[in-house]
Order: sequence, then C-alpha cells, then structure tokens
Amino acid sequence: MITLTEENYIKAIYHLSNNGTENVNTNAIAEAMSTKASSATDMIKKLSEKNYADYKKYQGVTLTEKGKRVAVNIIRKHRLWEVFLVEKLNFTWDEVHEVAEHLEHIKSDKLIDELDAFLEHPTHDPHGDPIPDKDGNFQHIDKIVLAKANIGVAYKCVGVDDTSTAFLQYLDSNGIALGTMITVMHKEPYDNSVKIQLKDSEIVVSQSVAKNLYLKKI
Amino acid sequence: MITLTEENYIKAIYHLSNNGTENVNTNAIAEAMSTKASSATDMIKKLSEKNYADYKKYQGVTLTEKGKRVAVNIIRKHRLWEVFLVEKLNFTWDEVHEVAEHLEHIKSDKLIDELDAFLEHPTHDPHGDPIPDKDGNFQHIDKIVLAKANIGVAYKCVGVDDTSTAFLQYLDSNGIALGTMITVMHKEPYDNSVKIQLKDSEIVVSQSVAKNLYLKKI
DNA sequence: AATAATTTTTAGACTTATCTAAATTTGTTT
DNA sequence: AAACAAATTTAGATAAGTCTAAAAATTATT
Repeated sequence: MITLTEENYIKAIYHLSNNGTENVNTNAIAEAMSTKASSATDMIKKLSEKNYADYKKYQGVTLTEKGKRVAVNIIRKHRLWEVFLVEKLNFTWDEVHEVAEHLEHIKSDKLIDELDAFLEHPTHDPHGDPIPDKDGNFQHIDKIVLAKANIGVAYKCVGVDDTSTAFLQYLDSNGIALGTMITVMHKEPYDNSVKIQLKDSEIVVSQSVAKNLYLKKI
Repeated sequence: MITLTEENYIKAIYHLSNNGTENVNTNAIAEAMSTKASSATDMIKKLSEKNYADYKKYQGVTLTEKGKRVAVNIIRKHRLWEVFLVEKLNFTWDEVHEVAEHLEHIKSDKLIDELDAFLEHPTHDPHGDPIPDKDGNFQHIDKIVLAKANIGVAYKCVGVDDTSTAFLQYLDSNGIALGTMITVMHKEPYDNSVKIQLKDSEIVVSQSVAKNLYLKKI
C-alpha cells in the first residue's frame, strides 16, 4: 500500500523534475514539502526501496516509470476534481486547489472514471493545465509565457504557472481569465514589465506576472 | 485539529450509542473499529481529554455535545456523498459505502454546502437514512422493521439497517429497492421467516432479512 | 589543490496509533 | 462473600513520519 505522504512526495518530485524528466535534489523536495532535508532523505530512501524512485546517495532522485504513473494519476484526479468544483459547485479558480489537494487522494477507479464521464472528459483544468487521460497521456498545448510573447501579436490566455490565491485574484481583478484575448503593446527593458491590451483596457503588468501567465497564438 | 482516526472513533461511538443517547463499552468500540480493546482505551482517553467524550474508567463512554456535533457532521457528509455517487456517478447502492467512508473526511464547509445545493438538498441517502441539515437536525421517518409489520397491511420499503454488499445485492436480485411496495402475507412462527407480496411476485425472506429491512405504512 | 561553504546523510529522539501481555476492576455464580 | 469469568486498563514495544544536531560528501573559491 502507498501512504498519503508517499503520494505527496511523489507528486512533489514529479513537479520539481519537470514532469519526471530531470534529477531532483533533496533540499528542493524538503522545501516543496515544507519539511526538513533529513525528513526528505528518509522518505527518498523509502520511495527508492519501494521502487517509486531511483536514488544514489548525494546524487538526487528521479522517478521510476512506476513512480511517474502514480504521479500522473494523482494529477489526473486533482485536475478532474478542480473542474468539478468550478463547473458544478461554483468554486472560483483560486478556491479549488486546497480542496483538490485532499480529494486527489481518494482511491477508487470507478469514482474517477465516472467523474471524468460526468464532466464530459475535460481536457484542461480551470487553470489551463492539461488533464491526463486514463492511460496517463496528456494533451499538450504549445503555450508560451507572456514575458516571451511578441509585440503586436494577438494571443489567448491559456493558463497560469502560479496557482496561488493572490495571483489568481490579481488576474480576476484585472479582467484576465482563461480565454481572455491579449495583445502585447510594449516591453519595458528597464524592469521587464509589459504593457498589454485587453478587450476594453490597456494595463501594465510586472515581470513576475509576465512570467506566470501562459498564452497561445490565435 | 481533529485527526482522521479520532473522527472514525467518534462516528463509531455515535452509532453504537444509538445516536449519542446511550453509554458505550470499550469492547464494542474495539470491535467496531477492528482493533484491540487496549487501543480503544487509549483513544477513548484522548477523546475525553479533547472534550469529545465523557469517560470514567471501567464505566464506558458517552459523546459530549461537541462530540455529537462532529459525528452528525460526518454522517451528513457521508450521506450527501452517497447521494452524489448514486445520482450523478452511476454507483449502485451497494457500491457507495466504501468510497463515502473516505470522502466524508474532506474538510471544507463550502464543498459540502455547495454539494448539498447541487443535489437539491436531499433528505435521505440511497439506503433510506436521513441526511442531517447544516445545523445537525434530522428529518425523522417513523419506520418499522419488516419483522414487526402487520399481516395484510401495505407498506413501502424506506430503508435498510445492514448496508453490506451481500445484503443489498440480495435485495436487488429479489426486486426490492427503496420505494418498493410490500404486503406481509404470512409470518412463520417456526423460523420467523416472512412471506411477502411484491408487485409481481411473492417471496419468503428469512428472519435476518426481515430484521434489516425498514418499512413505512402508506 | 587546499580550504571554505553548501548540501546531504546519519544518529538519536519524539508523537500517533497500534500491538501483546500482564494487571486490575467489575460482574456473576455458587 | 469467595471464587471465577469477563471486561477493561496499564505497561512496554513497534512503525511511520517528523525533528535537531552532528558528521560526511560534494561543490565552489581562492
């Protein structure tokens, strides 16, 4: 049996490793899990013993195929629950994350398959992140970050990197949501802020905003 | 903070105490929790320290008002999720219990209030058990057990005591569901079995079935 | 290449919920 | 009311996940 804590570590490693592709170091895991490096080391050893991860002392970890399958399955559940919360239970996109963190650990294949069907097989969650299918395959969007968008080109907002309440509420209050049309008017080299044109307004966003907003050419 | 284990003990005590009205002894709790009496003693002490229960050594436990509130809230969540699973996700009434055991521990007032609204404030779960409202008030049905029903009177099936898969599947295969009309034809004194008339059939059920099926006069 | 700084691991301790085995209390019988 | 049986509690251990403090390995700097 896999424990809740093991699942959370696996998920953290998956995200830190850029979807299972890179090596992750102990401190990064400890930080992501809000714990100490010594605790992370203990858990890494355990995950390695259980074949969820490959680990050599002082060399960091990578997830095994088995570990990646666990991670992707949790992500699938997390994102499906997020869609449910927003579409059926009137949650806003900044409210869903915390509850989905708990719902994602409920273990029932029937539950998640039926939820998927009930929601009509959504492909993206409320933050624009792709939802893996039953076999773990993602539908990839080729998105770029606002900071790297070209001036004068029309884009559509397709996702966020930061899903914190503060950031999502900032976007809401500035009239930016998934699907919002955005044209880049000017990039200020001094502080890397970006002036963008929305439907009815023109606003300037800071570099940290520009780095966390994903766009797609239309 | 209340732990998952504490919640499960409180729920078990609530059910064993006949909705918080009676004193419960240690062995009964241990048995209900599939654990040993010594473990139950430890937890009872802890619940008592945290003011969820009143406890005197060797005298059994009762839930405090605070403990009862916790129990009723978990029952509310459990039953609402059961309705969701049956009505929206195509679960059958014998499949819901196990998943609901996990869903009931998710802590979010908004989640449960919105779920309640989404389901249009159901008053009973798929087994006929009443769903407490937000304030913990039940809508009581005055039901009787089949074993005590009167001969020749028409009843409607309104619930079950035993929610095991075996029992529910037995009912399904004999054409008995919530709402099914039942008339008692004969009670056999020898083994306490009961002959009942359904819409298109007449069947004999054993005493153990007759003790677990709730009816209401129509 | 030697030393300093950083990262990672080890060692030992703590907490929660569990167990077994022994001790204690309550109840039941004769 | 003494003795036995049953129920309950205590004592001491264990496993999971965490911590602090110290040791070891790696990486960076001079």
